[in-house]
Amino acid sequence: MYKENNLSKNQQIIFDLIDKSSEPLKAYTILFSVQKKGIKAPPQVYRALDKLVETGKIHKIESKNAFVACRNSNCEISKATAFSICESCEMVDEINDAKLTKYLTNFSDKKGTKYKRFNLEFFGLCKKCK
Amino acid sequence: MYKENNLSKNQQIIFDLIDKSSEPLKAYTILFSVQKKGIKAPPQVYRALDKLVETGKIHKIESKNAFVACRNSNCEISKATAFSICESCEMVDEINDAKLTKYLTNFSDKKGTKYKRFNLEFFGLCKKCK
DNA sequence: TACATAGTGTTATATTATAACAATTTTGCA
DNA sequence: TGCAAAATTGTTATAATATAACACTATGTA
Repeated sequence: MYKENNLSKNQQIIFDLIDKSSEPLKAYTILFSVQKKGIKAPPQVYRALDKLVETGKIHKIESKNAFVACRNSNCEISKATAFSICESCEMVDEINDAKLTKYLTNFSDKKGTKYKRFNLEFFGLCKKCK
Repeated sequence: MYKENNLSKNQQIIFDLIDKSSEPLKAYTILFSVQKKGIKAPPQVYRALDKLVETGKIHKIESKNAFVACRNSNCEISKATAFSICESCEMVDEINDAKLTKYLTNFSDKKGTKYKRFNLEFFGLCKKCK
């Protein structure tokens, strides 16, 4: 059953929910939503979320402790993520900007260190809220 | 008492602790450390942390739920923050790079939207751990 | 002085996340 | 095929992070 799409049952249920959502979902919101499907306890949710993050199917918005589906085939298993977050309506969009990704992927600090992964969160007002 | 340095008693105690620390401190670590100074309950800690973040004296490392003192006079009340985080020893450094700040401050997305604030976290291995 | 604003102390509770253990399912490969 | 390793699941309990709500005190400013 797993092989067809490489997601397990719980992972698929939780991914579908996040993927259909227009806004970031929190772990306990997910838990309440999937209880009717037999996922009853936090560890079941967190384990699926961990795996989905690990495989790049979803991202965690750290400043909100919430999860969004990946909309960006270029972010290569979550190594290079950027989001815009509306401070008014809380909407989150994944930013897919090749230049930005390149700039940050190649960034090296004053000691010459490069980093293999980054997460960038922009805050402001979305079009609607402006 | 407040006027001299514009931090209140609890704010000063908690700022001093974070400022002296070589690593990010978590709220409950702070709480345990300052109980001998009379700060006994979580809201006292969180209120001081909120204020210190708001005024740019400290920053929250979102991926770690921990706090560091600001080492960068240029980050203008936390509007533009960047950190490097070692995945091995957990060390965090604030990045102060004028070019990077300029690049991200001026960044506009595909819809032409600019953002008034950002937070960037780089992950990798620090010099010691490499 | 007197008023508004900011800060404090306190109890209780909400929210987010993991530990630990037993069982089952899937997968790779001998 | 069939067996062991790896991944996933189910479950209970609890740890860790954060806020609500309320009464009170200190500070700054007109």
